[in-house]
Amino acid sequence: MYRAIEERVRAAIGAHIEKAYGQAVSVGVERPPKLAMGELATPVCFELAKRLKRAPRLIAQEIAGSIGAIEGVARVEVAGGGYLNLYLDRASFFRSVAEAGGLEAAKAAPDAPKVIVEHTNINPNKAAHIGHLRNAALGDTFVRLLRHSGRRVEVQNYIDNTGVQVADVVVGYQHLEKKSPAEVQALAAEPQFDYLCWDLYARVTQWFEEEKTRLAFRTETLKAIEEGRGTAAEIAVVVGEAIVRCHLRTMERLGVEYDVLPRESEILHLKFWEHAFGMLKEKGAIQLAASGKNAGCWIMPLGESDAAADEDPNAAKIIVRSDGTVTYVGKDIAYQLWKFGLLGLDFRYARFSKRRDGGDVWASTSGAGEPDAPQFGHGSEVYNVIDSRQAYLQHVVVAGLRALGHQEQANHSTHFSYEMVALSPRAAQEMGYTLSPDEERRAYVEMSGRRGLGVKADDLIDELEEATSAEVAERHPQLTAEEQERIAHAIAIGALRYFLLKFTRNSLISFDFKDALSFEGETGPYCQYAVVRARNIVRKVEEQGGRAPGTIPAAGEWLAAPGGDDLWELVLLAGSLGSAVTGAVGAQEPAILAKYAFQLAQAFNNFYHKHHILSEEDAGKRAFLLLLVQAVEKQLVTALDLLGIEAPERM
RNA sequence: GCGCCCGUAGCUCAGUUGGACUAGAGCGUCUGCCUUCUAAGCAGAGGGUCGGGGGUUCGAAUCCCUCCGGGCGCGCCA
Repeated sequence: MYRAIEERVRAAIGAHIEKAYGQAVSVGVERPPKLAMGELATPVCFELAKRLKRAPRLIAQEIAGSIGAIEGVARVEVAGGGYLNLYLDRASFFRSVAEAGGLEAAKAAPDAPKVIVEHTNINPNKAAHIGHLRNAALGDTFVRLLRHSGRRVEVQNYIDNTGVQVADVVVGYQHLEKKSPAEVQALAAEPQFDYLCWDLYARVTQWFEEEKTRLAFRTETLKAIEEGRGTAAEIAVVVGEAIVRCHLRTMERLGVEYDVLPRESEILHLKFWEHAFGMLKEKGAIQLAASGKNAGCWIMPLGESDAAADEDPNAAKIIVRSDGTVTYVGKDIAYQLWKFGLLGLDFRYARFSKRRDGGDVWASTSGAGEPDAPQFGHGSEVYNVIDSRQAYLQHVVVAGLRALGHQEQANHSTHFSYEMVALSPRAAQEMGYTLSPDEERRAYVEMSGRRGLGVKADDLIDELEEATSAEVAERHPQLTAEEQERIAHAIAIGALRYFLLKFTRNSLISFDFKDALSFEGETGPYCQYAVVRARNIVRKVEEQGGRAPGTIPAAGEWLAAPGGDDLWELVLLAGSLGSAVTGAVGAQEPAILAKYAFQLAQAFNNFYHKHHILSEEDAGKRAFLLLLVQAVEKQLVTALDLLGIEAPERM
């Protein structure tokens, strides 16, 4: 398909130039703006012209005349000031797209180097909101892309079950609600426990603000939780575990799943930090500041000059406070070391829950652990899916690896960064929040768990499902309620995941209900609808006893015929899925694939209106069109599947 | 103050390892198309000083400089 030909062209032209001109150049290949200019082009002769001090067009003509045959390429032409334009062999391309089947997933060897992707990471003290959904959708889609590309991937969802956020909810239950651990346990069994905590967390924050001395409760609770003693710790365990289960349920609705849940509590109990601390001290990666404002702290110098650490706040990062306690980033360094198998310590694991495919989700445990647990960690490449606000801390973590001499692992530590999801002022007002005059003037309002300001993930999914099921019920009254529900769910998730993925990572999403609840235009349902239409055609043909033949000898003629360009463009696009996948993986940008899926759906809808297959008189052409429909359907389904979007049978 | 990101059509965004023509899409607006494979669709119209200004180049929305506007980060919080 397209990607293979692209590679072939790159190699062939590169080798030819090397041989004929003795120049090693990297051959850039691009898609010309118009089909009349071919399907592939390279401006390489411009670069060559500079080196050889000759006219680019003349060089291009020489190359076009002498390059010889390239498999899959029908002819080479010179255009413009010196472009080499390549025209593909349409018949053979069609064969590779339609007759040989669609893009298959590559298979990872069981002992292949492992890629670790960490995503979701929601503090287990409240319901998930749409910002968390963006994280999960990006991470999950990237995982799908990597796996499809033949990489062995482990998905980690880190659980900070001993942090301030959990502590605050514990304070709420103990001091505001006056609940015993048993009572909290009973509440935790409620299906919407995460919603209860969402409200409680906001109330506790308010309660602290009313009287600052109450913050002592937080400090005390946090300490108790870290040390695992008393009722506070007991309540923290109940809250943490129950909320994680809520989050897993929410994420399962979106088709997002995990392999392992490493938890902060085990990082503490197994003394990961103390071990990392020893390593950092031994290698001189951190230093004890003897004087200045950081006196008594262990600091990590950052950047080139560590002399001015006292003036420039960016020159060094405090890792251990003067009271001997470790900062968050210190624990993160230990965790990152563990991911690469560099810490020399390991977790034990227990089964936590089941995935939909029947597999187990494991969590770290302070108990004995189960003997048949797989080995987690020991990755060769790590992606941390975290929003861009954490860029500085991620930078410190990598600097820590470097300071310990792990250059290789530092180079393979990637902050998979993305901009936050905020609320448009309109969305915030629709939800009944009162904004300050300052906030009303802004383009968007940042969500805040502390303020209880945000769109809860389950609320949005519920709303989407409500909207879609009403429509499905109207369109398909003959289907059972169960079938209707399944379709409505698929469309709702299609709309949501597409919405979260269509923006490039560093575009801030200013969330608006109208956009998120749209099913028309550049949306998931638009793409799903194209698949449904393709399937309807195939189904009708089959009902009439027909089916597409495996091969179309005359395909080349139909594609070359007058009006064949439109068909050819659809074939070309369908054959370009591999390029979209490679591009999305290379740029770590799922939006590239989302865009591709939309374009393919759009091209198909266009084709759908121009060519009526069931009424096509020419049996040969009908067979050709039918095979094309099937090829497009298959590629589009693959693209959507990689985006985590299921195409329903009807809609 | 330092660092990172952003500024493209009324709105939301693609396009930015420099490339070819009238700079694209969706939404919204206006006009058409359902007795034809489901109109969650299609066709058409209108809409842009690619924030401003310099520079590099055969060629700049894309690279460099500078200015303007906006966001985020820079804690002995996580």
